[in-house]
Amino acid sequence: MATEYTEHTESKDKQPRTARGLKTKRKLLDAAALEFGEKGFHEASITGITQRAGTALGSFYTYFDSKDELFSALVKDMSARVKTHAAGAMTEWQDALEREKQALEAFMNFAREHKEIYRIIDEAEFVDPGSYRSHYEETAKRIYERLQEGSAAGDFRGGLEEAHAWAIMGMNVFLGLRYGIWSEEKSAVQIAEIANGILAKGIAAKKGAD
Amino acid sequence: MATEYTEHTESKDKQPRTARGLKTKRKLLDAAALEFGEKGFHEASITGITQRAGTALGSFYTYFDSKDELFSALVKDMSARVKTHAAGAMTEWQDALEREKQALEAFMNFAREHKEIYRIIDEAEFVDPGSYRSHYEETAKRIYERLQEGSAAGDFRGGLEEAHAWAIMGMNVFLGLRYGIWSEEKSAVQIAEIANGILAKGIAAKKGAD
DNA sequence: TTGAAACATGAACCAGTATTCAACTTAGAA
DNA sequence: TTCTAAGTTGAATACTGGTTCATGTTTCAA
Repeated sequence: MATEYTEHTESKDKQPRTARGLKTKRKLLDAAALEFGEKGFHEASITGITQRAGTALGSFYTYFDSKDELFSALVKDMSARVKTHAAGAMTEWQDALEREKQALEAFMNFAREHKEIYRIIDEAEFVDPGSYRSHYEETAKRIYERLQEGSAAGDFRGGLEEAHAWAIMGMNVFLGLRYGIWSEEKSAVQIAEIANGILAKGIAAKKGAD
Repeated sequence: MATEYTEHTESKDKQPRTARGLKTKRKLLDAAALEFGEKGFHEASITGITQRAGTALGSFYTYFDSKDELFSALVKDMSARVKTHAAGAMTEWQDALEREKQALEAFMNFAREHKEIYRIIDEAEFVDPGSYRSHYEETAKRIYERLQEGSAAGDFRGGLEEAHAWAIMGMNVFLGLRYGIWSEEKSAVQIAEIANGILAKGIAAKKGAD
């Protein structure tokens, strides 16, 4: 339940110094993720967050400077969590194409289990554009690296650029939204296979030549 | 400059009844598109809109019931404009694959010329979720129809589902964001070709067999 | 020309809510 | 046990910005 949140760049003097403080801060963070995920940034209120967390209104400001700062912290944290989860989901691989399938499947499942995360990251486009951009730029970079590895391994054709990574990321994100968040009418595997089918003959090196 | 806005479902008694009124309303709509596009829904203010439009604050409420209603109207309008533009961009075609390339190229160019449109539609996810969803569902449906036509024409393979349309749409949207809105380091054609390369061997029917 | 409907104006109002703060409680080291 | 720093509390504050409205101006049909 209580999730792990890594510290980022909050003002130094707000760190809890006690087990009790740490616990309270964590409660606030978890409550905030729920509140923001459910209502969006502007509909969400500090009152709502502290109520969910079961703390007093004032306690919020013991650990955070402002609503915005909290949101930023949350975005960076969720971005990191997505990254970590994705990384863990595909340690072993022999075929680069297969690896992409696994990546999407893992992403779909993660999205379904943490719908609030995607809402928060998406809203960052307006509340904290810098973090939003970083999130997708870094994600694209990771995909791009996989593409290069795949090329080197002979699984993907050459000439793949950053734009290919963005295209794949876009595919994944929209499939995640449509079939992960909005409805679950298809299984994660089904969706991953469809997307993989698109990649299969477009990105995979031609069977015989080259 | 002054753009065309179609009426939708505003409260009936707010329609301008005069040339003067119509002009004022149009000024407000154009100003609002700018203001929302630049600052986002919540940072945008009615004052800001009326100032840009060069009208008095009160005039806003002569034509709109609220900030939300205006935003909704705007989203529906921009959604319609994207649709119209896209439709007009690919009347003639012989190869379905080629048609997709043209569609993306047109989309990229349109995005570059109307950056505010995409910001507004994106923010609708939080301000007016219904419109947001409709926008993408309808867009996906249109793509899906093109896929079916393409299959029928023998340009695309069979077995293409709605999910394929969503994947393509995701690709296009993210490429539009990255290479249309955020930077223009690559030409629309280049991007369209990259995306089309992905589709080419994944969606196109195999050259010899089948 | 004229009068009523349409339109324009912006100061005033008001609600919601982020943030502050001074008084109070708890933790845990010495 | 004691004392101080850390943490808690929620009423009061402050402020933003959407919305109203009473008054003044323009339009245009008759």
